[in-house]
Amino acid sequence: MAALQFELEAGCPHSAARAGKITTDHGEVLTPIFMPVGTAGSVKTVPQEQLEQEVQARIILGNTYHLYLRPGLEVLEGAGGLHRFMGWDRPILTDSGGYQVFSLSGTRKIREEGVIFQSHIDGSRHLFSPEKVMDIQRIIGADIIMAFDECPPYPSEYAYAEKSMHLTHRWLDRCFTHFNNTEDKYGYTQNLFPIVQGSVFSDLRKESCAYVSGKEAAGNAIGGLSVGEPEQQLYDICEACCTDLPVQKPRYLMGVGTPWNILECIGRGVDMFDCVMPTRNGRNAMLFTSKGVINIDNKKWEKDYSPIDDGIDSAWSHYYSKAYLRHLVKSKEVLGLTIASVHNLAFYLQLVREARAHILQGDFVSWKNEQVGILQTRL
RNA sequence: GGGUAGGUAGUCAAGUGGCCAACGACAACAGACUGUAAAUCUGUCCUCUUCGGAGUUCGAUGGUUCGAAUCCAUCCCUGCCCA
Repeated sequence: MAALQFELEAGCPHSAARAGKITTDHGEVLTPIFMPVGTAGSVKTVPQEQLEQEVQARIILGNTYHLYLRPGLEVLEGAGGLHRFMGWDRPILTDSGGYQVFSLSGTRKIREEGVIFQSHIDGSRHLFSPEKVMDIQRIIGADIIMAFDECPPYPSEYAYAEKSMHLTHRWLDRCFTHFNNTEDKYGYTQNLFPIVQGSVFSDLRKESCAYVSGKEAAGNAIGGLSVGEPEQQLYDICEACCTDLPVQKPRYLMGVGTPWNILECIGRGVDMFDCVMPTRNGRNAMLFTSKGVINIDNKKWEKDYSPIDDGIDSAWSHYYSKAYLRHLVKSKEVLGLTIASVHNLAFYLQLVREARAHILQGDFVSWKNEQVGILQTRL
């Protein structure tokens, strides 16, 4: 059993895009990769079987905060970790709860020690410290675990962003110390990724990248983006961070994004992505297809009996028609949620596979530039 | 035939003299959603609009009144009960 390895296979002549291979004790992941979000131990509405077969997911996310509250650590530990609990033997990455510091801002207090959360389920109070979050992620047993950070909102004042970043850095030290003082629980190796913060301020981002790089972690993450800033700013900061983070380690851009965001950021050197968009927006009737974006709820699809997307290498995407999926969505049939989610995820995974193929064959940039236009089209 | 309850916008359904173009729900139509408190949320939803308003509505017709979806008369229709 060994720590995560990252092998760079190819770069790209006209961009920072690269193709690589991550090796974990639960198998290999070819990059660039998109990781479906399975917050509470489930990629919402999608069975593990479809995740493997139709979606071809290689690695998925879980969330520390949600799994800690429910089912709780006893259940997870009793199961032998999240992989066994949910029946998924490919890699898993857990987010630390840092994002919940941001999204549950109404029910938490940030202190030097950590964050006092109020459970969104029953209102009970819990302290999340860097040490506690490491312990929880040890028990959940993800292959990649994330440092506990604060994700500041957009917009943030410079002074706040700076203060927040430094807190995240101090927490990062504590995360690594505690992580290194604790052991893998289930016989395979866990890897801790630090997270760059600094809001939209380039000097803060630079400082944060340097701090994070100093940890010489198996991989590095860029956090605090796609929280409302303009797209160009996302790209610019992403580019700057990729420049300042180690070349030989995978770069993970947290929470991004739309298909075109992903292509643009692959072009800037990102290797790993995750986002709720394919699943959440799918459940809310938004489909990403090889020809553009569809709101399947719209009347225009009522009698469109053509496949959801025959350009996608997923049986479900050509087996079911737009008209049928629209009917399911309008009727609130639960199958509609699953079909939409499976399709969107299959689309995202195919997108990153194609990006990889174009990086390897050397024409990524021209392909990307064409795709970015097509994918944003509103059908 | 007699009695009785009722007929309100696509549907259900409030309103029973002015604060009513008319509560609410549903349906319909459109939008939002980026490390998931989201199978959620928002908007529109009689017609026209230069978004300030303007014009037609509450089974039909006639009437009372400064003013009616709301009161009165007649008629039409529906449910239930009795013959």
